Amino acid sequence: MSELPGRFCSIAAALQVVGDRWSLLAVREVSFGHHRFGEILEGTGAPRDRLSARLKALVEAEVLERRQYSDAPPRSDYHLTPAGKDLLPVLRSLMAWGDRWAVETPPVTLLHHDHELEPTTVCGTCGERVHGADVHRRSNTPPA
Amino acid sequence: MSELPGRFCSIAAALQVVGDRWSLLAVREVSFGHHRFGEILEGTGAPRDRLSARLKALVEAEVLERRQYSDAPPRSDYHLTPAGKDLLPVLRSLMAWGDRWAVETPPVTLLHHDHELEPTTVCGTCGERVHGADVHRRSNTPPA
DNA sequence: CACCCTCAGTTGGGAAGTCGAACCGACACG
DNA sequence: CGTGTCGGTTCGACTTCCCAACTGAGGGTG
Repeated sequence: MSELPGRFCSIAAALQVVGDRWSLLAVREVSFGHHRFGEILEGTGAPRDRLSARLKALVEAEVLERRQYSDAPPRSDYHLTPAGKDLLPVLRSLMAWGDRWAVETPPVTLLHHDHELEPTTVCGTCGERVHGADVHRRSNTPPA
Repeated sequence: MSELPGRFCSIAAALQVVGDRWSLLAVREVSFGHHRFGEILEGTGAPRDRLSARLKALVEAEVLERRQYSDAPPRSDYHLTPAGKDLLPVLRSLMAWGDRWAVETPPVTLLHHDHELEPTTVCGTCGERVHGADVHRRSNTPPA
C-alpha cells in the first residue's frame, strides 16, 4: 500500500500481494481442486487464523473468489480468479526450482499430456528460449 | 528443516528457502548487478539486520555465494550460485504477474535482444505452450 | 597523528506478526 | 437432546521484525 523505501518494481508489488508465508500455498491448494476451508487448511498446514486472514486478503486482492455454495449452514468455497490462474506459471517455476534445489526427490511430478512437464521460459514475442545474457532492463518513466 | 504439517511439496520446500519477505528481492538486486551489502540494502529497502540475516541464510542455502574481495578493510560481495541463477525464471514470472495484476504501469521492462520480453512457459520436452488444462499431477513414492 | 568518513554489519528494545489451542455458532445426524 | 462437522474468531504466549544506535576496521586529509 504505502510507499516502500526500496526500488519500485513489479516483483516487490507482486510480493506485497502473495509474498507472505501461506498465500502461494493456499493458491496451490485451490489450483489442486481443494476449494473448501478445511481442505486448504489441511493441505497447507497453516494455522486456522492465518489461513482465514490470508484467504480474506487474497479475496480482497482478487486473486481468489469466495462463493457461497450453501445458505442453510453458511458455507463458502474459494476459486481462482483470472489473476489467480495467472499465478500458476509462478507456482510451476517455483516448483521446478524446488525440485532441482530444495528437495532430494521431487514428491510430485507434473505431466504435460503424457510426458513429464519441464517448465521452460521462452520469449512470447520471438519464441526463443530466454537466457539471462539476452535480457536487459529498461526503466520506464520513474515515479517522482 | 523439520517436517511441516502440510503437504510435502517442492513449492513448500522452495518457499522454506526463499519464501520470506526479503530473500527474492535480495536475489533480484544481485541479479541486477548490485553485489555489495549497501547496494542490496538500498535496492530492497530491507532493514539492515534483516538483510544481514537473510544474506547469511541464502549463502547457507547456496543460493548466493559470498566472496571476500578485499582483506585490508574486510569487504565481501554476493554473487549468484547456479541455484541462484536458476531463480531468475521465478523472478521473471513473478514480475510478469506483478506487471499484469499488481501495478498500474510496469516500472521496468525487460528487453529480450531488441524487443520487449514476454515471459511464456512452454514444456521443455515438446516445446508446446503450457495450458493449465494439459497439465496433471502425479504423486511419486510418498515419504513415510 | 588526530579527526572524520565509509562500509558492513551487530545489538537492543519495542512493535508487529505468528502460532496452537480453545472457543463459538449454525446446522446435521441419531 | 447429545454429539459431530464445518468455518471460522479469540486468546495468550512466543517469535520475528523494524528502526536507531553502536561497533570496528580501515581510508583520506591536513
